[in-house]
Amino acid sequence: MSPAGRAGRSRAGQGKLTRGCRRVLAVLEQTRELSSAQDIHGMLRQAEPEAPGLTTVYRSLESLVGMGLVQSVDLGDGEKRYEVVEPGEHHHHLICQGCGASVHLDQCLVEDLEKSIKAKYGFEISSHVLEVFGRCRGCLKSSTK
Amino acid sequence: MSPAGRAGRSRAGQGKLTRGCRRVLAVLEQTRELSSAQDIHGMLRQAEPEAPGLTTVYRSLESLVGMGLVQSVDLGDGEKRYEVVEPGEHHHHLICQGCGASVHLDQCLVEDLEKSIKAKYGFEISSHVLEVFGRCRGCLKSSTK
DNA sequence: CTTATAATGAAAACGATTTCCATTTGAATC
DNA sequence: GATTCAAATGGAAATCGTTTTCATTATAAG
Repeated sequence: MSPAGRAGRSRAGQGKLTRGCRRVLAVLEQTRELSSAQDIHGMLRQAEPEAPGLTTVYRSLESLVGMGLVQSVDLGDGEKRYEVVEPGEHHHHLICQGCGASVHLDQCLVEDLEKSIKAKYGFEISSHVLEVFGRCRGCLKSSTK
Repeated sequence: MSPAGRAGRSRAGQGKLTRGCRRVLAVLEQTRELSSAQDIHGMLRQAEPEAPGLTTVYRSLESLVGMGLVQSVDLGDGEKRYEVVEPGEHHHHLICQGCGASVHLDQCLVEDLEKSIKAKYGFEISSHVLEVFGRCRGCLKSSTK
């Protein structure tokens, strides 16, 4: 029911993490890539058959997102991805349709506009989704070659 | 597999529309609101039991999006919405989490940046997704009151 | 009219995510 | 250490929007 999840200034990480949360966070910190819940579960189980179940992974991700330690990214293919972020921060991506690589945008286009949107539309922003698709430098080169 | 769908400059509408496409388009043009495939199907069937089936609605939407007559909008709740657009155009929304209303943004923040992103990251944009969530003027008032 | 092709429909299949519910874990207390 | 209760966990079943499958009709040529 919650529309989406991406925005700044949350109450960042504190409180103790459950076992599941710690395991999930560990995977995301190592990987440093956009990973789906099932990816994460797979990696955990591969390393150890007794690792947290899929349900726990989903629940852990939900908590971590709520705590602002992880952000979820919707690439529009029906499978959400997750990645660690600076507590309470967020960022957007340039996603290459050639190789799948994703580059972080170093600034948020939307935050800059919060005030002007409030002034113009009377609309108060609480979150937003922004992802950009295209071709990265490398893939542009190889297709020209 | 296709990441998402939102971007400008497509080859706009030509070619003849199938029966299904015409019916779907008619609904969207009357409604002028974000509607899901199932919404559209429901409205069609309500008006006429012999109306196109759900499968055809999905296929028609796919075609219409491809032709640039309709854009799909992902609100992150697992159900895509659709709306008519100026052929080949697109736009983004401010979506109120209070009343569900959506306001069109009158300009695309991302297009303006295509050149600078190309210059800075070497990344060539082909499409993007941008939706903003929050509270509209009306809902802000009533919650203060 | 005959024929090849695209469009359509209903039902089954899919697949990520949720929900159920019984079991285990952990911390607080006795 | 034993007891207790709530939170965490796991596996299987259920959800649900969307896709596939496949057999049936329009549609357009020839």
